[in-house]
Amino acid sequence: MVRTINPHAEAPQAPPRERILGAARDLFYRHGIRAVGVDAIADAAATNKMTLYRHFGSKDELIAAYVTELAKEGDEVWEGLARDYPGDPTAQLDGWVRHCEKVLTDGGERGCAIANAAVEMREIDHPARQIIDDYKTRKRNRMVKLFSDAGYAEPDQLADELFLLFEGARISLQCCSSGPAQRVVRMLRSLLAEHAPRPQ
Amino acid sequence: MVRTINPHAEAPQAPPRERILGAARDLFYRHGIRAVGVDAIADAAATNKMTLYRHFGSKDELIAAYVTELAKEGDEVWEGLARDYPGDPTAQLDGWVRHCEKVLTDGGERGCAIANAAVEMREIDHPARQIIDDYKTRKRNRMVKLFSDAGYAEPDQLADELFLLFEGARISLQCCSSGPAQRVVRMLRSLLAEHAPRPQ
DNA sequence: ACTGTATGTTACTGACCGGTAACATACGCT
DNA sequence: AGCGTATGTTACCGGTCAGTAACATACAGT
Repeated sequence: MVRTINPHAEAPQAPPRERILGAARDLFYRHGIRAVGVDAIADAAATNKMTLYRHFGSKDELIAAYVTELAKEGDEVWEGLARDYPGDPTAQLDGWVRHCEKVLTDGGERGCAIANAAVEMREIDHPARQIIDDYKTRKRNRMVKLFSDAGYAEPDQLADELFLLFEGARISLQCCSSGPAQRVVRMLRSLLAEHAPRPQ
Repeated sequence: MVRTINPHAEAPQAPPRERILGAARDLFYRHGIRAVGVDAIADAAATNKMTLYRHFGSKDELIAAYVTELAKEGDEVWEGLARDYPGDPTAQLDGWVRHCEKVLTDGGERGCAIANAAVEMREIDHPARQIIDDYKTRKRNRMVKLFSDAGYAEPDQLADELFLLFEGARISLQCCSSGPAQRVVRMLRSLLAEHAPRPQ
């Protein structure tokens, strides 16, 4: 059936909640969470402040939803790897390195949105903090399990090293103008080879 | 001569400008730059908003002074190394690794203040941005020169790697609750050994 | 004592921002 | 047609915040 909603309007297409979250995501990432007001988000979403507050009870709730979405996408990367290479942790590991490579090269030039959010939302009782912390530990556990499944010794130490290296690189890239992204990928691969489970 | 200023007051001792910068430094680092108002800074400095605005024309100027101070202290680390071990780049390099170790272990648990400032002050025309960018490139140049002087091959690549590793670790530490600080130092040393100028 | 300078105090402005109320409109469904 | 629901519109409240004005105080040097 033909779409009968707003046949003359050019904007909406997607329901307002998605548009608001999309606008928030864009503005939060580009200008920072604290630097963006709810009016600006409503405007960018081609809607208004009232509908924004009907979907999200407060700006803090919107921030939490924003961070939740980011974390969900991060989780989906890992679930996608497990889906694409079931029972093959080595292939999953390789896929993860390739994913890191992609993020580091053509990822946004403003660093990791989740890490940025963690820097901006310092209040320990802010709803976003718990989401961020949970995501980080989930990610670490996934890495440890992956290394463990792939037969690496001391998987938790390796996870810490690679976590710091990749996560840190994303942050530093926004200050350090040169392009050491490829270098980080080489370091990741080198670290993995160094601790390879079955020395050739 | 005896101090005749405010014999009954317990607070001042230091001139107000220093107190203001000190308070700003503490509050900016703990709660974030955008989250702290000028009144709070004046209060914490045991002074008032007027004298704050007499010393710093605006909050942005105060932020710039704050970042300038951070950058100056960062520079002093390198100048101290050059002063303590003149003409001995290898000793300087060792001193720098020890400095990294100290920062990573008992440094603040909120990451690098300069990197946090870079995340919060996204506007390209903000006075703090230029200061931050200049500092980062200065630091990178110092690292490249140090590796070059110490005889390492490909000093710029090595500088990128260590820069990302150390800088990234500081950031990630505030999310990743476990203590992989020691691990990062081991990685630094391992990377340096790997590219050692004179293989044993 | 006189004067200039740095600081403290109070009160204020104007803008912005998060959040809400009240009403109007458009649409889907039966 | 009639109704409920989701959305749009306007106007507003209250608080916070950056920044300023005007005046009062304290001190240093002479």
